[in-house]
Amino acid sequence: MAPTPQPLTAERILEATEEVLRRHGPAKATVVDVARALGVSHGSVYRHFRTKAALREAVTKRWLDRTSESLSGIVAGDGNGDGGRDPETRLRDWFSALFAAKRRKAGDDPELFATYMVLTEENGDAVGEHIADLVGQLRRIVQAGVDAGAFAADDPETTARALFHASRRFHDPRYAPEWEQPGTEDDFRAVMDLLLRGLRA
Amino acid sequence: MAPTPQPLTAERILEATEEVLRRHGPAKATVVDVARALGVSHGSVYRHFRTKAALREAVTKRWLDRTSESLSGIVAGDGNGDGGRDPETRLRDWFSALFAAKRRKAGDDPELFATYMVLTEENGDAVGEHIADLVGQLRRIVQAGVDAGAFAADDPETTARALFHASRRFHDPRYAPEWEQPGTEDDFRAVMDLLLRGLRA
DNA sequence: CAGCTGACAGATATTGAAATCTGTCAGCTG
DNA sequence: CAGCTGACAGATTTCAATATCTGTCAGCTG
Repeated sequence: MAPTPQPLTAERILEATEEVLRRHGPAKATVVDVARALGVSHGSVYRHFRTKAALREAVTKRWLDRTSESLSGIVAGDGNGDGGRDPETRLRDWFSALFAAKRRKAGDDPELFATYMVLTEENGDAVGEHIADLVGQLRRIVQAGVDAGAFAADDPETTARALFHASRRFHDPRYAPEWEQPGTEDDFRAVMDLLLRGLRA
Repeated sequence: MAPTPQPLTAERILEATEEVLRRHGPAKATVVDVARALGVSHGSVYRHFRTKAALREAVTKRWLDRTSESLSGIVAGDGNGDGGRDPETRLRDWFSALFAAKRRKAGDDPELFATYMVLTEENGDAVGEHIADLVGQLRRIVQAGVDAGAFAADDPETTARALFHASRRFHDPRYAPEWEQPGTEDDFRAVMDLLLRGLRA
């Protein structure tokens, strides 16, 4: 709204880009739109991001990182020795939080969710990093469970990857249309039960 | 090639449609093309299929049914009392066969596979029936395992659904690009191990 | 003189007129 | 007369002209 007297930073450009994407959608959001929203010429945007693709990738990374961070709280006191909740509950909570967060985003603002689907499809690398991040969180939960004698897992990394893949139906955005169908909650619980049963020592 | 003197049947139209889809792809395959391939006017095609969408749906169903049939052999002597292989091997074989079949189709003829991906996306109902069919096959294997005392499952239907969902990464065509990446084989084995461990009595 | 502007060339997207396709049906044909 | 044809209206797609956008850079400005 105001003529933005602050210095032009990468951060401010990213915020404006998110806003433009929200307003116009991924197909019609242009670098000129972003510059106009900031009250600068589009040449200035190119001073901070080499290409439009790089700008969109940065927006994608930011968004995926926010998701990772919101989950890291559940991985919690890993290695701090306080024990906390039992490993099984922790793992179940982590997946429930992931599923709930994704489902809420898809349900609350379908258009914005669709926009981010397009962004993730064109930025496979950023998604790969995000998945590696999530699998890392899972690995730490599994490792803690093995250490506590609650889980049996020869190789926590492999097990973490297996858990991630086996639950994709409930967090991969491509299944979003199916998340609202009746029975989804039951399906989720059934998969979790089966996986946790396979994990028990 | 030849002027096809045989009577015009739904079956012959479906075969010609598959051929036209193979040649022109899903975007450019027209009803006029199908009629031309058969040496008839396009009005005759509409005598057997009410709309173009109905014709494409029938082609989709045929294709999905062929996949189901190729797996039904593995469900095999369910209930015939001969025992056969142990339930765990049977289940593993079934999933291996499903994964191998999908991966072969995607790898051997990527264009045709992409064509059928488009068809399945526009025919959600047919896909739903196909999934129900596959889950039914799984349920029978699980039930046989429970009867033999090898598997623990309160509700074989629920368990079958869970097994299906947990393995989607390895048969849902949307993941096809990832099937050729290194480590996929290991990921598949890890998921299967975890699921079978969770299933054991 | 660091940071920004705006004109520019080539690439990409939009638009509207023309071509093709879908679905119908009255009538032809064997 | 059962089954097929082909002309037709409205819907959809194609294509080429036009407009917009991306990315660069010489020069302006505070």
